[in-house]
Amino acid sequence: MTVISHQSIRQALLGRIQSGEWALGSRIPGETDLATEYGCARTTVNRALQALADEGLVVRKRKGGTRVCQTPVRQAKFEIPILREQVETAGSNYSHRLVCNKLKRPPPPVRSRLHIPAGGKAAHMQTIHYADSSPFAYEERWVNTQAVPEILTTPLGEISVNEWLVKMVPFSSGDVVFSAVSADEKIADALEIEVGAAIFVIDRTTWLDDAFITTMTLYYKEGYKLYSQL
Amino acid sequence: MTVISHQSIRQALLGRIQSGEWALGSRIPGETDLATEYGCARTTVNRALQALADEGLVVRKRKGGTRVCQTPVRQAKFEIPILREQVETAGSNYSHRLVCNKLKRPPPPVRSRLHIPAGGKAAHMQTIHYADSSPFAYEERWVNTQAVPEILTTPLGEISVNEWLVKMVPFSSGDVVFSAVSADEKIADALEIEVGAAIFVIDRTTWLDDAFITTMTLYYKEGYKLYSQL
DNA sequence: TAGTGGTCTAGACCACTCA
DNA sequence: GAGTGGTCTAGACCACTAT
Repeated sequence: MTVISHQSIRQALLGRIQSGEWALGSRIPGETDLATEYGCARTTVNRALQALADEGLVVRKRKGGTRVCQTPVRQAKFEIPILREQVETAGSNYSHRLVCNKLKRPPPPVRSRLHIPAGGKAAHMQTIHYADSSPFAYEERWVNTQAVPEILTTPLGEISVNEWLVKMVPFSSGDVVFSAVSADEKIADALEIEVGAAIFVIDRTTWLDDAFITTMTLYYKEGYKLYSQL
Repeated sequence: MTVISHQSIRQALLGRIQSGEWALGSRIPGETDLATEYGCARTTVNRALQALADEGLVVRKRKGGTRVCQTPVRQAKFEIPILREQVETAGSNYSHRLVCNKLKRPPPPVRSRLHIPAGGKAAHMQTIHYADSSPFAYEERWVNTQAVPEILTTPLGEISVNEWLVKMVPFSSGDVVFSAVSADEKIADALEIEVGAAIFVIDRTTWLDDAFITTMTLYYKEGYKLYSQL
């Protein structure tokens, strides 16, 4: 007896799509028909189809039926790297050094991103992250002290800003921007590399509900690569 | 009367996690209890919890119960950019130019990635993608002609390799690597920029089932940024 | 307006895994 | 061994939308 599960049905449907039995953009049978065909409850077919829809392989519309997606949306996922883990899984010792920690007026682009009123201040930190004793990444961060006043009284020598924020503000959302820049003197200094080296940059802004928490720019040592999967 | 749905329950549970009512790592009530509490079927609670598990906010184990995730996995998703769409949504005209299209022996790293036997050949293409009349990205690609022999008889002047592959090999998987490099002479030439500029690079290998299809390196014009969300 | 997916229920059995 | 999540079923009603 064949096992009938939503996973096996998903697989079967996927096969019929990949084989071309159901062409791109064409309408596939309704849930009821498929349930009869596979000898299972409609709910089970529904789950399988929902999974395919989540993956962007089919589009479903009430009354319109289910169609194979014209241009399969290719989504890649990746985990936001946590520096300490990144370094330690590579077999090195992680450490960090807080270079600067001042309360001052952020430049306009930062101010608007954190929704800080004109003339307001924010905490500015610069941190160098080390793998063993060589610089691995350089972090420049602004924290909205109105949203996270506790940051002012935390001894940031012991725990990195990075980790503190993850611990204290665990469930937040945000956006991420990747880019490449040439190392200017400040970055080159911090990472102990030459000016002009191509640097991989992650720019990240984080907020909790409507409160803007922090914006950070992370400059990785040259040669860094970020892996992901389709 | 309150609407009871798996979405509303998901939201309610999320709130209890975010508010700290359920601490990080702590065990939360079982499905049956929550079903009683919210006055719905266990199935409904199950769906809500599965959603939270998919998002990486809770971890579920049989007999072990459901626990709030210690280190909320921060996953970012992004859509793999399709060059034509990228350019056209920016309001520019897309075009491309196939600079090179030869069958030759790939260098060892490419050979091993595509699983091509020693001494075997593969199709090598170089394409420049334009936004209006200025270069936008430079693409270097190797295609495994054993897996996709049709590529040899396709007029690649009309349709870009990029699009052809998406159309012909729609349902494949792959991996993606992001990095930054300094433009060498070849890249600088193609993108009409200066040698040494910091270039954002996407490296992508694609396969269908067990057949390795293609590996591609895409060099974006300096200043390019890739946006994503948490 | 009729057809299709979206979702809830109540009950059942199974599979895993912790103690 | 027992408790918890994983999943299937059969039936029902609802919501959207293409025609």
